[in-house]
Amino acid sequence: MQPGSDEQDWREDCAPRRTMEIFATKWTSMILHTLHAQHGGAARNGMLLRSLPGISKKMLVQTLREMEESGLIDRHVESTVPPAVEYSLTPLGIRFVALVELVYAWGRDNADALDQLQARATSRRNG
Amino acid sequence: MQPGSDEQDWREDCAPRRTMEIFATKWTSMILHTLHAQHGGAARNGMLLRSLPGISKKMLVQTLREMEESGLIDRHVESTVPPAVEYSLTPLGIRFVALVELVYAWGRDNADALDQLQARATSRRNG
DNA sequence: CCGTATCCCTTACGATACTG
DNA sequence: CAGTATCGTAAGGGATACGG
Repeated sequence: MQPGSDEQDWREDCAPRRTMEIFATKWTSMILHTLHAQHGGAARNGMLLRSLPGISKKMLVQTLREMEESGLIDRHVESTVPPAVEYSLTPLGIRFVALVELVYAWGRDNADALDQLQARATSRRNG
Repeated sequence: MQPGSDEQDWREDCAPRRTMEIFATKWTSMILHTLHAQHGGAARNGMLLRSLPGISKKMLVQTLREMEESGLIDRHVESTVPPAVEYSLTPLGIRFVALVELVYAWGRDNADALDQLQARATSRRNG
């Protein structure tokens, strides 16, 4: 057997793999980051919609529901007219968002390298 | 304007968003982790196939090509019979895999919380 | 051993229109 | 303001069989 990684590292349904899958849903990390950047870690539906260029209402709501199901966020409804709904980070969400911030920072710090590679790839494709 | 996050945080095609997309491709992180765990950070095609439960040949090759394109790995062909191909981490890949290891460790450390949530979600669905 | 080519299915995602 | 319902497309991913 080799040193380090063996077949057990990525058993299907293991915790690390499920963690990776959280990143796999397009908008989850961006929503978490946005919540985290707000005072108190909470935000309204409309605010999120405005903060995430390109997201559709459908995907926002759908992703929020999945995140609630995953235990990353809480949903609080104020029964006023018109209704006010607030989403906030759970303790698990707060722990997870630390990871998101690391990825965000990594991207910022490595922007130059990423841009160069993209430029090379583009020019390669266009001859 | 609010403190912290504003609309500019997730401009489409910004570096952090492209970084997130690397995680979004199902097998990329697992491949990187496996390479990283090998001595010298390099591995053969067949070895990867055996180390990643559930991956298909098609997805392995396809993902490896995309990773090469993204500058995360290098591909080295030894022209023997039968041919031997080795994949290894680039400098960028090495920097990125640090992030992968953090996510992996986070999943391991939070396995209990994730399991509990999954159990609750399952029982909720089954009544 | 390594890689390619099909076929096919499921899911993710987005646009739009409508309700309390 | 928040959420639902529908429809349509594109991408992701798996099974299998074949070729250097």
